[in-house]
Amino acid sequence: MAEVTGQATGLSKSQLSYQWIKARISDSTFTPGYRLVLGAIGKELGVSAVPVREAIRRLEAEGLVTFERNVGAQVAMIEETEYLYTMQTLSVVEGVATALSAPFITGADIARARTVNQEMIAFLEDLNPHRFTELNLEFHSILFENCPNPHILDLVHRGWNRMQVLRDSSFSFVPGRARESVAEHENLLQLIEAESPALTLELAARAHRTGTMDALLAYQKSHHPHQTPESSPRKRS
Amino acid sequence: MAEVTGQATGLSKSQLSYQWIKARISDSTFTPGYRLVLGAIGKELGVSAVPVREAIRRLEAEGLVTFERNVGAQVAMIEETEYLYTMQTLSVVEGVATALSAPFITGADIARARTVNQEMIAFLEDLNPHRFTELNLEFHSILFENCPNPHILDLVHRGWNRMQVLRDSSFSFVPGRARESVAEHENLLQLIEAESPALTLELAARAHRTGTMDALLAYQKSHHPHQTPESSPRKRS
DNA sequence: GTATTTGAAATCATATACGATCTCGCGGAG
DNA sequence: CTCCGCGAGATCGTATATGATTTCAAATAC
Repeated sequence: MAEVTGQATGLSKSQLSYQWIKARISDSTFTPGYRLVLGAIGKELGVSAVPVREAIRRLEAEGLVTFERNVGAQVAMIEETEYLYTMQTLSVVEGVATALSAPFITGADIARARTVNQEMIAFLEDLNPHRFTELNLEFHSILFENCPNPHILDLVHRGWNRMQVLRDSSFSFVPGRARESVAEHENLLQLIEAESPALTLELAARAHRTGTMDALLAYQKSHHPHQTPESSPRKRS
Repeated sequence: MAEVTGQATGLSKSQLSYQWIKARISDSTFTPGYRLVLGAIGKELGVSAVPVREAIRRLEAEGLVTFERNVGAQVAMIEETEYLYTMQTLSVVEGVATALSAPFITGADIARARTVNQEMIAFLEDLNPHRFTELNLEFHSILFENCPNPHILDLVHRGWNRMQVLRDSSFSFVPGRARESVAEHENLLQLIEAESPALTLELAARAHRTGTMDALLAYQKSHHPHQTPESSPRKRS
């Protein structure tokens, strides 16, 4: 019997909802403050509200969405302190991830990473922030993909997801930081090649993130003193 | 109108289920491998399966429960590698948490912590593992409660929760480790009092956890070479 | 004109119902 | 005796329905 019962994808509807919403947040269709209405999303996806609710709860656990009882969910609005917390945590886990991965990184990996970094350098004069950020992610992914501790890798990914919510604040917008960043990348590669002590590498990687954070904070402070995004109101008939 | 509609507690049913299950895991009513059946738990709590499901999903996200589609949930069985991952992550976040908290720790905090540690020392001769573990938690809680970064504090708590699932492997069972541990505690307190550099403190705190991990692993390896807990079967009529 | 009340719409929260899927024991074939 | 297929029961997954709660704006009082 080749009768497909409607579960051909093998993907549960809650999983589907989860990925759909996450994608919308990633590509900025749903910007911070956007109200996520269970029924509306369910209708759009052709599922009921229950699986959508579950998906939103998962996104809440990951810090991408805030959820208030009897009120609803909205894409997380990360204000400055929250941003600082995330970046600080990220600096720590990225540092450890880099140090733990190092012994497993091959010469080929280094070469790949260096190629990516070269491409970033090529962008320095004529900056394409979106592509630059993408390359930056790719660079660090190469460094991390060998991390032997999946929990730490997971924490890194969670941090990145949260960062993605505010991708417009991407560091590549901060003048001068991009140039510093690629230099630090090369430094990291050399430390790995030299088989530097784990702690040296960890602190270098941590400082790399911390430097980005400080630069971004200083920049934001001087340009957008007090930006409070409006929360979208409830729809009325 | 003093008509209470049945929501007097202000606790949603999914939240209630979450806390109830978590408590059962903590006090070892539900041991690793225990099957969590949505309907059965719901009936016991007087709620339907939907909120129970949501609660279980949250516990899954925290790593306390595993959930398989169309099969069900059971309390996570943490085998050695998984245990190592958790401990390693915990050592990192506890290290950072300690270092970040230090500047905010008062003399009174130190005194409290030292009292707790004294009580632990008193237990050294006549070891009560359960109480010892409790005191250990209290000691570190005092050190962490001033942590300015709630994300990192949250990671510490998650790690502790996971450790609690396998509390029988508590470090206080490892001969000699308890004595080492309280000595390290005193050392940490002195580092804080001396206002040591953040990195010094961080690494000391990290080593404290790492030492526990290593001792426990060595001990387990020599005593329980291959312990595979049985998964409880589905109930039949 | 401003503050307060009030009611209807929107939305969340969960119980119930039902279909889908997995598990496990039983019985027959080899 | 062992292996395989099958079917009943258990359980999950989600649609639907309904109650509870919040929000918003218009109407009212001052």
